[in-house]
Amino acid sequence: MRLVVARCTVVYAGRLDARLDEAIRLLMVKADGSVLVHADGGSYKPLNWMSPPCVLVEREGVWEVTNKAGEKLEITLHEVMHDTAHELGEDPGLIKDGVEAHLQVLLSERPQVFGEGWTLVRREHPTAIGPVDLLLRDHNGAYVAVEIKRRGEIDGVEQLTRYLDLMNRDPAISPVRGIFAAQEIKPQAKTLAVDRGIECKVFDYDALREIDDGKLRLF
Amino acid sequence: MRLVVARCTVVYAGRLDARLDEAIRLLMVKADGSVLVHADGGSYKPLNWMSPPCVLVEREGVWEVTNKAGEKLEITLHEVMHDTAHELGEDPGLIKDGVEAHLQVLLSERPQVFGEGWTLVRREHPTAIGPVDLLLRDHNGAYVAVEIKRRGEIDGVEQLTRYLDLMNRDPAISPVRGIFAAQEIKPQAKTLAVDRGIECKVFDYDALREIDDGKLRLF
DNA sequence: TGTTGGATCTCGAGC
DNA sequence: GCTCGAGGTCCAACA
Repeated sequence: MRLVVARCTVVYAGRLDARLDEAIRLLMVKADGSVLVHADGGSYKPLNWMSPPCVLVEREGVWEVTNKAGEKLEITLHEVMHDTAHELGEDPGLIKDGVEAHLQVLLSERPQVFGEGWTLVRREHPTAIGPVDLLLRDHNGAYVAVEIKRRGEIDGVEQLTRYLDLMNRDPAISPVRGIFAAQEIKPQAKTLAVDRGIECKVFDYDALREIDDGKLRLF
Repeated sequence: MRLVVARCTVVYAGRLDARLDEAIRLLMVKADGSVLVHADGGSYKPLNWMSPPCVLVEREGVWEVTNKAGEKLEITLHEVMHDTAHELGEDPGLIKDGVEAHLQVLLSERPQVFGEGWTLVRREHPTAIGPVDLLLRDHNGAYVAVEIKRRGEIDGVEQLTRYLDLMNRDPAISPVRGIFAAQEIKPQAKTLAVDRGIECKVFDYDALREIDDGKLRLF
């Protein structure tokens, strides 16, 4: 990886046309040939860039980065403040913990955490507009649809509402009520859910995992 | 901006849980406090990051980056290969040219490019499900709704279809027919549009711009 | 191989 | 402040 800090101007012509007027920026050239132009702010997105595979040709203070699709990034260097290269090697990459999926499995295996005598009908219960995370029956045999999120926000409540509207038109399972389950539920989402007669349940993921591991059997 | 190249491990706990096993990476600390962890490949997206506003606390080879929402990025430095800081200053920012908005303005100023004697009713004509890009009347006074995209794909046709369904329920303007206008229209989108009785029109942006500049008056 | 939907989306406009 | 739509969206699962 090559790191260059320089006063530069940039022109991009490709899927759109754009330019960057003269300023000091970080130019990052990765081992795969990709080039990133970063300012000292904003988010993780560069001001401008060229994705691999691409070719960088450098001559007389001008970098010309092109790819097969004919896109072109032209960087004119007016003053170079810093220029270093570094061997980084391969990266093992990001490892994600799939919380929502795992939470769904944990809860489907322990429907009794929702209430005494509750049972699982099925996970990913299909409807015309998509699968409901969990379909349960309570101790009276009444159907309950559960929407599971890691962080409960308004759109999750909306989603569950749509499922409930649809499922309550099906005489085979109607009436179906709803539970919005998450590790954390935003106040706005809770307010909306309660207003719509949807129960909110907050679960501690680590505690559920311990139940799953057989360390706790308190329910 | 501070640039650190180091052998490091990273743990992120926030909107999801993720980790990066030990490897050499670039750590970029921007003036606004944001931190980016880049590998020597991949796309312009960092492997891991924390967006501003956030706070970086450094002690004994461990960086702890936190924000108000309680998200945490923890970077453990095992070996530092490079560590420099640079004054970049404010950035004038990216200037885009040739966006959908400009195309909309150009077409709204030249409704006659759709047909002889056509007039503009209004740009961003409001409907219950959102604004239609252009509402025109043809030489007979019949209403025409225009959806403008840079690249015409299926979802654009779907969007226009929804607008047309809604607008045709309004006796004040019904019947309304549709035109799907873009710089380029995908075959699938064209097929769907034609099937629904929607006319497709492909515009050359540069030619329209020249009309706008007064260099061409051929319509 | 195209297509679809999610994203620690980001970004900007409109309200 | 937020909500909604677009993005050089990117990205991966899936048909």
